Amino acid sequence: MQRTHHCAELTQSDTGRDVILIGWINAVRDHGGLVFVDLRDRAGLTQVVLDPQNTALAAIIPTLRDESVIEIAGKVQPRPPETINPKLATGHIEVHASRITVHNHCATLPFPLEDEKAEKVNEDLRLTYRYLDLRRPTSYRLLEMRHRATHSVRQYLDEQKFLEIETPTLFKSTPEGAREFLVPSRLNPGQFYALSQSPQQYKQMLMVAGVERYYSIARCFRDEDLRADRQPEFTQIDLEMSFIEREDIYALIEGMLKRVWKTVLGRDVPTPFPRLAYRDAMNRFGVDKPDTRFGLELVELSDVFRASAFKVFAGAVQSGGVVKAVNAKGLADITQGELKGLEDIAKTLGAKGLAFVKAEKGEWKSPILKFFSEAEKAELAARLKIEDGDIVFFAATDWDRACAILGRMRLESAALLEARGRLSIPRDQYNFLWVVDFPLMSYDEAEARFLATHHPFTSPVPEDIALLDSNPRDVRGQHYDIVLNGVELGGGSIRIHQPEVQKKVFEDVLKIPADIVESRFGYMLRAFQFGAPPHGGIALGLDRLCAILGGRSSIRDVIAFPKTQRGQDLMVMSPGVATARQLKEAHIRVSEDVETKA
RNA sequence: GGGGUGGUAGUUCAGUUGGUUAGAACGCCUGCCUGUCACGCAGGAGGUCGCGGGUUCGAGUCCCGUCCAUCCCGCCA
Repeated sequence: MQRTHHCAELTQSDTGRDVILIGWINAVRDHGGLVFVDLRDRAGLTQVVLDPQNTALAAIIPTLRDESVIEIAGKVQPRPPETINPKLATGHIEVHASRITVHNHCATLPFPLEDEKAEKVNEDLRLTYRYLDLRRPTSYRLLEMRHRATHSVRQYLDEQKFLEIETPTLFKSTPEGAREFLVPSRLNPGQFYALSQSPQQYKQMLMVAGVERYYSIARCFRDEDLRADRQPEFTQIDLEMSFIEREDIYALIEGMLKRVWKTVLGRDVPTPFPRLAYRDAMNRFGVDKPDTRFGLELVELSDVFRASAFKVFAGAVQSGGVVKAVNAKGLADITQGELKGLEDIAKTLGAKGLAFVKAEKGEWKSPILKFFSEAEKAELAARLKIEDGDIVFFAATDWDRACAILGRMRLESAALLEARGRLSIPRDQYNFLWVVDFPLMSYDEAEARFLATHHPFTSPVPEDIALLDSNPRDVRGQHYDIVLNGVELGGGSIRIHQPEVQKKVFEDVLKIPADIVESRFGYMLRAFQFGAPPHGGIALGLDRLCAILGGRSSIRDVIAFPKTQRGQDLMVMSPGVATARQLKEAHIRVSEDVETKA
């Protein structure tokens, strides 16, 4: 069984050639005295012509069904001019078959494989038959695109003298991190590995080991609740370098993304990428991963309302909060239902309500308008550039919450404006952005202590180290996030490499008890005493990267075998119940209130 | 853990104020058809209305519970 060509390869220059093609039946068109079969393989389609008069074919033709696997032998012929199909790459030729072999009949399909129809089918059904969903050429293109992206990353990092090194997947629990998957140790009864949520600590040890430049296309595991852009296992482009500063990472990653975009999409990405301080990102866009393809920026109004007669606004400012607003330009015709929807979202983010002012037919309308002085109105009009047809949303609360609420209102408003055709967010525009100067720590009210904003290995900005004791809140970390069109592609930092600084962060700032520090991170503090080089790195979410490259809103579309929101693989039906023997060997007892289904 | 949306034929959906035998398109099966390429034409089969309970003379439709999927909040160092 040897094919001579792929289905997409044949052209008029192959006229007269005897060929053998193998593939799936994309469609059968039976005209009685003449039968057409569109044969498909991973490369493309070719039309095959079958003559029912041919005794070698007559018995097989009635058995041909969509998606059966067949092999045909035949001769390439140019199509009669009036039957050329310009929509098909191979539309100038067809293969007149002299022999057909059916290698495998296809059962009736559980769902249609044509793109327009398949994309609307319930995803759980498609995941149950994932091999069929992946058989669609569009799915194949996405897998291929991911391969191209990964391959170009490997080439680029190899050119930059990085070593690809594998680190353990079976790691141990780390405090302060994401919830982990535990793996029982049969050889160590009662003890557990944790699946690695990131190669972070191992890669830092590689720097201590003198590798200088490490990377890995690393599978990572986090047992948190899932989203369209989160899977329990996902892939990161993870790298670490010694003897560098932040600028070195920026340049390296800009070069890498430039390469990927050129290789995969044929697009030139301008570098360097813009940089935005965390505080500015929050103030202007309300998020630390702003989509800068459109405006609708947030506006600061605290000074305007500090002494306002409107107690809600004045009170927020006087108690240390802020008043901010966003002008959803041209959205004054928002419906009651849409407005209610926005208010509900605002409430989930901690707003008590959603104050607004809209400008229609030359006058302002708002339930709170009566509280504003003329001076305040004039200042509003000027700062928010309010014109007829606009609606302005307000938030008056603490800074983080106000940013979060209005950041979300900005995105929701943009979606509503896009639906009305008044705003166009170009899908093929790629606004890369570095977000920098994150606070090293943030105070956790629930736990009444500071937690690392990113992770406890992030080095403080040198001039802020003195503030570690006096004012941890104001210490900036040498952390950077790479953001693309409102998606956090990845993040990294310059790490702490001095043992005394790392110990101080663990014990004095994060208040992790000394014995816990010793048991969890003792090896690390020890390693840093043996000539640890200054180092830093970054990790990029490969799944998110590929989703954006492929124009997909869910990373499930670029993962061959993704899991559902409950973490199940519907095709193989995992996870499953363990046998009594397996549990015994693993020294595990399942509590009796858990109902297990075999 | 919480909120939103959805679940009716193999698939995508419609199903009015609760009312006769639950429909359409595509797919599937049978037959016809020599230039189609989403071929066409004729006929046919196919339903636990997610599941359980309740209200009612009567439930796909109303109520309660539950399961599943998905989007979001919490969470994601």
